[in-house]
Order: sequence, then structure tokens, then C-alpha cells
Amino acid sequence: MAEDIAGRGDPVKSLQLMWGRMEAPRRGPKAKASVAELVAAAVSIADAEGLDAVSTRRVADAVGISPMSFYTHIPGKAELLDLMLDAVTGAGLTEIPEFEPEHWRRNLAFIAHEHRAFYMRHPWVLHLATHRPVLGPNTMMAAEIALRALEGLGLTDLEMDHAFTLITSYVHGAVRDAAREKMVKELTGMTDNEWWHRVAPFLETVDFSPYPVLSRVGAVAGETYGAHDPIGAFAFGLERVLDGLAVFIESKAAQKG
Amino acid sequence: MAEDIAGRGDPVKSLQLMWGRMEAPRRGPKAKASVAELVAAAVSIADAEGLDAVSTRRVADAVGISPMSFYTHIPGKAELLDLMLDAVTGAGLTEIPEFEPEHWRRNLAFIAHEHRAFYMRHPWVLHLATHRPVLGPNTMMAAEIALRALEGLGLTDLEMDHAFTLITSYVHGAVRDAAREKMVKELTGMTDNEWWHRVAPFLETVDFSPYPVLSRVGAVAGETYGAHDPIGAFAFGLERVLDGLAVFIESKAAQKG
DNA sequence: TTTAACTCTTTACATCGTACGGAGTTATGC
DNA sequence: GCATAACTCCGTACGATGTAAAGAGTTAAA
Repeated sequence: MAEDIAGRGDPVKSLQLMWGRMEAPRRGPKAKASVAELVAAAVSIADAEGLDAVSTRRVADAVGISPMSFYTHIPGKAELLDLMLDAVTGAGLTEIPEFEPEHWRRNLAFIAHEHRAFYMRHPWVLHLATHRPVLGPNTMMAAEIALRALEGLGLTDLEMDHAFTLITSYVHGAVRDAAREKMVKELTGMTDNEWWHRVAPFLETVDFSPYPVLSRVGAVAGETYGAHDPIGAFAFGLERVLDGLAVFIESKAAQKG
Repeated sequence: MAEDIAGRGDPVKSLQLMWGRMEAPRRGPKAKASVAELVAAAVSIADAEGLDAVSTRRVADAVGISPMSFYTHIPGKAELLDLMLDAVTGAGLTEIPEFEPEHWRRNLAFIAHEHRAFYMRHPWVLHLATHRPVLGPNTMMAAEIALRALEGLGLTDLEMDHAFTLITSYVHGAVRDAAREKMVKELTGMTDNEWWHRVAPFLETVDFSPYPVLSRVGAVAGETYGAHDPIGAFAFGLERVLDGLAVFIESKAAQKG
């Protein structure tokens, strides 16, 4: 399995494990390790060393069982990734905030920043290309919370869904850059700055005349030489997204009366 | 190498290959295969069967050389992925359009749809987690084109960069869903609909009362049972993003005079 | 003609996910 | 009490992957 993919295991098996719906075994020896332990170990490996480091052998070793015993508890790696995603989503959930619709803009900004912080804490989640939605209790609760921040704004259910998709899409896309920098530094020990200086001598030999706008904007934006400002870019984009939603919400309000 | 990562190889080697800057060999036998052939073969494998199917052995075989001869031409898989990304970006570029600032909204929508179409044609690109920017000629040209659509709107260079990040972030995030469905169907032969019906019996046993908004919105949005409408969601989000940019552009114009 | 540069290839190794079969452990049914 | 079924755990093994190492063959420069 070369690709790291969640949502690909036996759908029902994954769900049963995520919801703790396996009937308790009635015979046989007590298990040395639990599913929760395995998943927690996998998550902390991923947090510390990235998805690359998460192998079934390594996870089994971390909880003190032999490589193949992993499969006693979890059907395969695909299911492990499903479980990791739901578990780590759960760890980021606090109590459910009460959203007041009149502060919708602040609420949505809060949601967006929480999502961003989540990805920054667990950048490997960005590498988890989900093939199917992971319908775990925590993943669903995260969606529930985001949707609640969109309630009472005069949107139809379908529009709420689309607005939700808009915000999560933007955050996911925007956060790649910042999370990337963090991960790469940890994994390779090379900072963006060092990387740019490695590359610079070559870049000076290329003809930038076909790219006048890019070279002007790229230089100013500090994209070159690692002086890029991902937080500023994120904030800028988020304000635009919220402005766009404001236009829509106000036009719907005006239209209705 | 478990993760599929571009931008991780020797930075300068990748760049030299992308820009065709390897000095021509002056001795030795004629090469049976070229870098371009290898990259093209890798791309068509990825297009047909996904990133999973792209292995150095497979690519070498596709161009008729032995597994290890691959490394005569390309230093490693990381560099191959860099080259694939730039090559496939180049294949999507037509001639450079002339953008008129007064039609900026139409222009940006065009850019967004082009990006979306690109990802839909080559969904594996979404799984390519880039560790560093891939500074190939085609990748840079794609950025140049997008930035030109943002010229003449009264934005500073930094704002242009941020607006560019906003649009590409949104498109990247939003397209994951649609591309996912396409890929999964091809790779697993299971449609979303079948998947949902596999899962449905289990879902009926879970208590949705903690997720009132999600279950209401999810049902209406047709997320359940695969009746989801990704194109509609994309269009909705894009309109909001453009509205948000419009607010910003107009306020800057008003401010200036 | 020697030699250096270059291409191609064979063999080999570590690591991965996991199929298979069996040994040890516990509660149930007789 | 005992056989048995339901378990947990583990050792071995297979095929695939990326690629290191070392050598054989080919071409042009010295």
C-alpha cells in the first residue's frame, strides 16, 4: 500500500471499531492491547515522525505485541488510518460552544481557526487522502459544530452544506503551505531558507522574462527565500471568504424582507 | 518511501532535469530511453491507475529498460514525482490568454475552472503532497497566468499573491471531493452509492441525536446515499470567493479615488 | 590505443502490508 | 471434569517497493 488512504477499509468494520460496537469477546485470554491503545500509539508516532513512520509493525511494537498481533485487533492499515483520523479529530473537540447567529462572522472565523490549528497540530492529516467520508463519532461532531455556526442565518439546508464545504475547502487548501513548512523542517532538518539558498544559484541562470508578473509578485511576496507569510495569507483569504458569505447572507435577508 | 511526495529530491537535480539543463553526454552509448519518455510513461500510468501503480520498476518497464536503469536518468522517485507534476501541468497549458481587467470576475472564474478541470483530469496530483514548491517552467507558467488575471485591479503585489493563494487554495480543497469520487470508482469498482448502501444498515443503529443539525443538513444535501452534488458546491463556493474579492477590490478602488 | 565518461544490468537488502497456520488460553456445553 | 469452540498471540513466509553496489559493455576523447 503505497498511498496513505483513509476511508478505504471494510466500511462496516471501520465503523464498528470507531463506534466501539464490537461485541465483547466471551472466551479466550485477555487481550494485551486494545484498539484504542493501538490507535493512540499510531497517532503519536504520526505526530512525532509523520505518516511515513506509521507501520503496522511499528505500532504493534509500541504497544508491546508482535507484528502480526496487530491484525487481531484491526483488520488492516486502511482501517487503522480511519481510526486515527476519527481519534485525532476527537482529541481536538472541546465542549460544544453556543453560537449566536448575530455573531456569525466571529463564529465562522473561530471555526476556521480551530480547523487550521488542528491541521497544524497534526499535519499528517493533510496527507491522508480520504477515499470515503470517515463517519466516526468525532468526525461527525466536528461537522455538527461547524454547521451549528451556520444556523439561523437564513440559509437553506443545501446552502448551509455548501457554505460548510466552502470554509473547510478553503482551510484545508490554505493550511497545506504552513503545515508543510513545519513538517519538512522536522523531517528533513532543512529549513525553507536553506532550501532556497541551495536553489538560488540555479534560479539565477533561468530566464524569467516569460514570467514578468510572477517574478515581480513572487519577489515582493517573499515567496522566494522563505520569507513567505502564510499566516497573513490565511487571514486575508478568510476575510474574503467571510465577506463573500456576508454578501450572500445579506442578499438573502433583503430578499426575504 | 511510503508517502508520495514531490519537492523532496535533490532540489538542484530536479530543477536541472525540469529545465532541460543537463549537459549532453559526450561519450558512452546512446540512451535507450530519455527522461521525457520516463516521465510521460509515469504520468500515463498515474492517469490510468493512480499513483499507487507508479513504481520505478513499472516505469522502467514501460519504456523498455531494466528496473535499475531508471536511476541512470532520474536520481530517484522523489525527482520523478517533481518531473511528473511539472510535465502534467505543462500539458494543461494552452496559449496565454489576454486578460482584460474589467472582466476580472470572468477571468478568475475561468482560471478556477481550468484548475478544477486539471485536477479532474489528473486526480493523482491531489495526492502529491508537495514538500517544497516545484519550480518548473510549466508550474511557473501556470502561476504566471493566474497572476495575470489579477493584474490591473488596484491590488498591491502582496495582495495579488494572497488573492492567488485564496483561489488556488479553494479550488484545491473543493475539488478533492469530486476527484475522489472519480478515482475511487475507477480503482475499486465500488460506486459511492454502493458504498453507502453497504454502510446504511449500520448507520441505522447509531444514535444521531447528538448531531441534529448534521443529520438534517446531511440528509437534505444528499451527502448520504451518494446523491451529493459536488459541481453545485464548487460553483457556490467560487461565487462566494469572487464576491469576497469584489468587496475588497471595490473598497480599494473607492479608497483610492 | 589507452582511458575516461557514460549506459545498462544483475544481484542484493531493508522495509512494507499481510496471508497462513499453529500454539496457548479461557469460558461454555455436555 | 472434559471436550470444544472462541479467542489472543506469534513465527514464518511472500511479493512489492525504493535503491545501494558493483560490474559489463559502448563510445568518444587523449
